[in-house]
Amino acid sequence: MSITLHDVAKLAGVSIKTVSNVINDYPHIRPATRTRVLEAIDTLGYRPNLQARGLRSGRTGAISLIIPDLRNAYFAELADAVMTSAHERGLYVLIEQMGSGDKASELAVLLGPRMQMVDGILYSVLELGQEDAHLLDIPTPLVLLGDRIFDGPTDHVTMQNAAGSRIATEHLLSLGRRNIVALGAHENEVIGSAGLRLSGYREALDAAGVPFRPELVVNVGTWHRLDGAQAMRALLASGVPFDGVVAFNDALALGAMRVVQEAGLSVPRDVAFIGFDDIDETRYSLPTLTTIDPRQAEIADVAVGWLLERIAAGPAGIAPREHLTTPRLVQRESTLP
Amino acid sequence: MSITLHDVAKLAGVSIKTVSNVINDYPHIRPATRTRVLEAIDTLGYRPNLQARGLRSGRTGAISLIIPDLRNAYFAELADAVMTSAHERGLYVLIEQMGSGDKASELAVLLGPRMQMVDGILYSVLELGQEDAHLLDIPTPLVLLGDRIFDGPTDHVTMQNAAGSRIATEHLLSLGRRNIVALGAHENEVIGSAGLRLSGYREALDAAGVPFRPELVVNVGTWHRLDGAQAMRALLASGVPFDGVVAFNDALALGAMRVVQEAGLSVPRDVAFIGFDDIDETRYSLPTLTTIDPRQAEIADVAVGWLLERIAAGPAGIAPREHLTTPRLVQRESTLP
DNA sequence: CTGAAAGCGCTAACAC
DNA sequence: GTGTTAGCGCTTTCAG
Repeated sequence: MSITLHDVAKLAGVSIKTVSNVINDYPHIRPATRTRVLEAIDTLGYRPNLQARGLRSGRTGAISLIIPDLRNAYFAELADAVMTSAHERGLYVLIEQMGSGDKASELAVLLGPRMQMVDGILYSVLELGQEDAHLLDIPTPLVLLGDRIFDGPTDHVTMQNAAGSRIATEHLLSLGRRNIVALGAHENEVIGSAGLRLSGYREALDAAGVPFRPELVVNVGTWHRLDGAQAMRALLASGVPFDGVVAFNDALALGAMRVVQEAGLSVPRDVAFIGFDDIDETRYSLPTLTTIDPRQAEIADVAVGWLLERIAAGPAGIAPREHLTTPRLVQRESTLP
Repeated sequence: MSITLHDVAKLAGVSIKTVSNVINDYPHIRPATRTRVLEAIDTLGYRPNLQARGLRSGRTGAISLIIPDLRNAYFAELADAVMTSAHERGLYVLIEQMGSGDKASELAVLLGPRMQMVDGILYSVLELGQEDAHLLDIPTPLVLLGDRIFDGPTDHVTMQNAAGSRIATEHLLSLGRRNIVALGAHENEVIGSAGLRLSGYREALDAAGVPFRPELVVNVGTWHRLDGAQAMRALLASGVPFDGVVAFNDALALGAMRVVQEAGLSVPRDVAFIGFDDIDETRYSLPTLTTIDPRQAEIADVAVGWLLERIAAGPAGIAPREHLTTPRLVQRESTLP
């Protein structure tokens, strides 16, 4: 059996309460006592039992991060950013993947028994939409990430999507490109990354007086490299001419960029490319990929901070807040003049 | 406050023990009672408190996966594979990143209080070496991944590294390449992925009667895209001629391949490339990257299975075992004849 | 400033 | 088949 408070107390010649006080940095302890306890802890190699602590105090010191899929570099990097930010604040992070399932299984993850083991949840919404916002009115402190739910019952942290997409499109326009593909649209979507990014694309075209042409909008359900590659093959086969691509994430851009070059076209000469997310891979692709930096570290930092505030606030709660980061253009080779 | 066993018991008109029995699938329960209890659970929305269960039973239903870094695609994919395998067996996975720290902090993670919250640990060794094997003789069930420690005090699951590297090198030799770079070596390393892969490279050269030339061995400390790119720039600047590259992981290969092409060389015509790991990105790079598939799913599956056996065995323990997967060549464009 | 007692929600023994 | 009891290791309340 492992060492308990009692063992430490016995060795230090105090009660378990005093040991507990020392561990929890209770201020009013005589220095001599504290030293004695600390020494006892050290010699015994005592480690608090987190389960017992959690059971008694109701707090676990852990938060949960619910994301679609770790194989997606954006989310792996987000997980790392959240962990870094949480560790700085003394919190542990449990990562939960929901896969690309349906709404029901996504909710099951959110409400599952594991969520009892955490003080709060960071939830990157995938399947749920605005109409499901009321389902998120749960007792556990919750902060939303992603772009599916706005004006929900709790805090929300994401990037200014439309602005990002507008910057991206304007960048291609500034290079003189006029036949710009929007890659990654979701039909009829208004809210959600795809919908918001498409609207930013349109804004930029409108502002530049370039007519919007539906045949340049390419719908793609999921946003993996494979999807980008397949969509680009179809587009090339269709014969629609284009000289620029705004892809709604980097993976799509990378998949599509490969296919374009495979077809003998030159990037950026024949087709300029820009993505979203600024994943590490974009610094090493051939050519390197211009992209929109969503400020992931800032997102992670604000989200963790707000979640902590919600945890501290308790049942009293906090009125929903929204933080939108300002995206930044990262120019690389795929849009060289 | 949340719903407890007592609430369920009261509603179902039974004792809490009976409810507990139903939840834990205790066999001898009258079907009528079981139904009644199940209904009560359902109407109340009861969820067992995992902390209390863990405290009482000593088991948590979770295992921990300790990896260097989620930003590394190999480990992100490994984490996913382990989670999948663990979930199938009803286990939850806590991911712990150790970063690229020193031995001390790596050990701190391994022995830290969080490790109390899990029934067992899957540990992908990074800094520790053979000489530290005795430190791993800890009470918590442990299974080792990676190539730093062999013949340790517990189970070990990895790939046949030397064989994989030999296959890779033989593949380049079979294309007629004779000036093959080994990219990613660690000076003086014998055990460890780098050491083992270098020895497989030498074996292949020896078997083919091709002389080993030290100037073709490129040392690289860490194995990210950036490292591969930098090393390749230096190699090109050095003027040493080469027509093939065996990179010790895919990230190195991708970084280096980009630089080679940037320099105006053609892949695979001028330089053929092969990597290790078979990460998803290798299917979409330009050109797609030939690589060695380490059988990650098998590694994850065996590791989780063995860990479960160790957990089940309890203090009695199990004699250390070793499972080495058989790597597989995945040929893609970077080594087309 | 420190101690004693209670109990968080659950499961493991052992009654019945 | 089902109920009773005890206690996992800790924090909380309340005395002193």
